[in-house]
Amino acid sequence: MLDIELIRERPEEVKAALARRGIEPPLDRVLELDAQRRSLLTEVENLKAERNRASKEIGKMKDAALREERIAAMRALGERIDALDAQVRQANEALHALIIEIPNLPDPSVPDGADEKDNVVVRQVGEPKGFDFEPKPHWELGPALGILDFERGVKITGSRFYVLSGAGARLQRALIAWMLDLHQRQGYLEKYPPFMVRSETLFAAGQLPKFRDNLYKDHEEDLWMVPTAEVPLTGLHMDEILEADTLPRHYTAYTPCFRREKMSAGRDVRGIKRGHQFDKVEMYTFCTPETSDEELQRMLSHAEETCAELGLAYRVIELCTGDLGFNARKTYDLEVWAPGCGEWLEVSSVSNCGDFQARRANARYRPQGGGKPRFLHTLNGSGLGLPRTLIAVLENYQQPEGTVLVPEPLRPWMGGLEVIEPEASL
RNA sequence: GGAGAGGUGCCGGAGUGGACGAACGGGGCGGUCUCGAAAACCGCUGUGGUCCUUGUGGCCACCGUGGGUUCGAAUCCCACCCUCUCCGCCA
Repeated sequence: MLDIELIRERPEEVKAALARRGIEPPLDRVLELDAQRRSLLTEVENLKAERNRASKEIGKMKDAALREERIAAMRALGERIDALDAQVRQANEALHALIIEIPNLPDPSVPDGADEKDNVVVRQVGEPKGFDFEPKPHWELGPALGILDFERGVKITGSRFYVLSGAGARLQRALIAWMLDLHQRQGYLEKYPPFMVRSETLFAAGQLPKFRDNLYKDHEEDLWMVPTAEVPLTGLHMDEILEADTLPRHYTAYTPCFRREKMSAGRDVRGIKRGHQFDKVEMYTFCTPETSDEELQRMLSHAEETCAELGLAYRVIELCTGDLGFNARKTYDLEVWAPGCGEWLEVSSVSNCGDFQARRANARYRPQGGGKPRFLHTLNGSGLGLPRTLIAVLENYQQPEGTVLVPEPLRPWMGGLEVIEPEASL
């Protein structure tokens, strides 16, 4: 959520920044409602001050007749206050409804662009692996090895669901455990949050109301399945004021993620690249405004380390203004080469959200040496999205005969297993 | 799910219609005292909004949340949420 004060005081700057995203929100309407709201407030608060004064006097009055007269007068005043209060509420709601739909302002350093075609490749680390045979896509490798079962996933749940089996299931678990341990070494505190949250938490993280269509919701209660660990992690410090000397805070969490993927109906239906349920290990940072730029670079390097340790070639993409997510003011994507599918897979997305989410979450900190609380900055980054990392591992480590080597760092979590061979039975 | 108790400031805890933004105690911060510290004493110590003649300023709002009653609500009424205790059920 943008700062209404910023919009009020520097509307042209805000407008220009949003224009870089290629959008033109109704800022004039926002300003109009804001002015209206404030003038109504002044009016009604003056009346309330009058009422408060009069009520105090009435409490002390002895003369019954005078008292009755005064009370009658105040009754009329009360009605005017009620009417004005209703108008204030209306203006407030209208203003709020507009402002919560406006995305974050891009950081000045973000390259201009219309869509993903204008994203910038910052660097590439490692070369896509060469094969002296035709590498297979994971949707052939997996079922052949008996570690990936599409049919039964569809049978028990529906399209875009699958079952991992045997070494496949274990490989995924190994990746999760290994990543969590790695992030812990990188200085992140592990969290195990709820996988269901209240709408308030989704609002704080910027998922509601705009992305309602992409979320799964309980039909009886105000409980929603998390679309990413970013949501519960953002919620961690809702309505809190953290002491400056406890910052920055680095958290990591594993959660499954649930997404309807309505927007991408019919896209990536092959394989496990895009499902309604997937696992992810997330990194998250709460920090002061002064350090969020460097925190972003640090977090990016941590995500890169994850790819590098797995021996996967990757490239770092900086998103252009037109491709930036709703909450983000600057984002890097990490893409890993998948030789079977023949494409660069987005396995991570690392963003600095500035105070955008913190404002929605009312998450603040007390500056060093005291003073008024200020909004925190929040950053999030995938420690790597699981199915896609799994794809990359399977496709990059496949052998001519169809087996798959287990990357060195994962072996301790695989009971020392070095090669995934066909499972005896599904 | 049933029965009961309860949600007040950083913490504990008073407050059942007007003098309560909130007693009292603790904590924290500042000061006095001291070579220094402790003790003692004194003072300060919430958040948001809004207005202006930007100040150790005025006003408004906030006592779980949302409604209601009233000239006036922390206090009365209704609904909901949460916590605790006991019972039941259950991984």
